[in-house]
Amino acid sequence: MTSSGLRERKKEATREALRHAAVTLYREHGPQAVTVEDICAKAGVSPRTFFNYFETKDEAVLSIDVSPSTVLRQILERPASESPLQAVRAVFAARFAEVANTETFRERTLLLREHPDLTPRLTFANRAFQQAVIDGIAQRTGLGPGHIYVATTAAATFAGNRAALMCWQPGSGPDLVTLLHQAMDLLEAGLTPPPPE
Amino acid sequence: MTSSGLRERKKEATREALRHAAVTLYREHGPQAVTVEDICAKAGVSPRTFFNYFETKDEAVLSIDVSPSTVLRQILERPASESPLQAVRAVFAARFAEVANTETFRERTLLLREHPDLTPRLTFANRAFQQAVIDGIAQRTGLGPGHIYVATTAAATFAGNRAALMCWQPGSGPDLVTLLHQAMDLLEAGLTPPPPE
DNA sequence: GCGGTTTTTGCAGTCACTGCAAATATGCAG
DNA sequence: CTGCATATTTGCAGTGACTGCAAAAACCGC
Repeated sequence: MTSSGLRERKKEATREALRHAAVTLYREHGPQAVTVEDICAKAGVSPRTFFNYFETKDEAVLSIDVSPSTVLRQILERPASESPLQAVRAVFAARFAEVANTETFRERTLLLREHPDLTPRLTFANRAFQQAVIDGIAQRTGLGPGHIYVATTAAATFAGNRAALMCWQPGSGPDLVTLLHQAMDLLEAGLTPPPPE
Repeated sequence: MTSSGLRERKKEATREALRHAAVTLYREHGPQAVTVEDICAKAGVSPRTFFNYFETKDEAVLSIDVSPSTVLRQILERPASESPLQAVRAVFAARFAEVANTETFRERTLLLREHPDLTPRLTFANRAFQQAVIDGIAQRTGLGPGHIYVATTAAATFAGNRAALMCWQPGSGPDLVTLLHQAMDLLEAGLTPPPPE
């Protein structure tokens, strides 16, 4: 099924090696100072091969390994009683719970904090994923993907997602899923300001 | 001041010529197909000169000319009775009202719709602006810029902003300021789904 | 017109990224 | 085990964004 043997496994191994090498080097020297050649040297493949796996240098570091169609399906599978925001929240929370403790994900989050310039490139690397969320909300509501409600809600869920990521400090403070729920609670409450102390 | 005459005027002229050439060519052939050399040929300057004016090819098309400190001040000047979301909404609305009818802004919006890939680069080009909003919200609430409320609210206002832009169709349908208010109303209402027809 | 300053330009170089075709590795049928 | 079909890796050559540097040209005040 997933792996008809050696070929698939090897491919996944190289992909992971490239990811790991890229994240490590990015954190060590900063995104500017790392070349594709460096990454490949560390991962033990030819530079040309890098671009068989990723479209962009950044993608190795920033892309999430989730197929858009899976995300779409997960959103549609949530109970119809949930609002779009609640449905997406549940999907995001499940995803965060899965990856929050993985080494790569924690490293990536630290990298984003150290180099905020990467944030826009993160949203670019995950544009297919974001489109899936838009489609999911559109289908749940029966509205077109160009409707203001769909656009606003989708963008707001990304906002909550990013906010949780930016506030997260792996190792100390609230865990990532908690932060995501806090952010989503704020969105559901219309972003009412918190009481002053 | 803006004085010393010719030199300053000429500089502003080339900057504008480059901007105009870039936007025109982007719309005509698509971002991919336009080279810096093309833009410079049309603007009548050497390719090297382009990078004296802009750091990136895209910047000529996407950058907005608004100082972060102005935005911060405008946010802080809103009445204290307003929630952060309301204050930022007012500032954005004023800005949109100013530029919605300018040729360049309309062209740029159409470009963004035709080539959504540009969106992340837009947020990159305006990252200083976004930081100003974060600081403004932090100062209005007295919370640190790393607080989850600040992060979520700031990101949500960008979400509303982007949603309005993406839904806007210059020339037909609701105008940009109206769309912005619709998006912000949705955020204030906690993104409650609209009644099914 | 004449120095001092700013702006433009050419040049050489680095690096991300692409298409193409040869080399290599894998899967499988016989 | 062997040879064939297919998938993957690699080298190579090329495009184009972007940078630093130093010479040339334009501008400014005198």
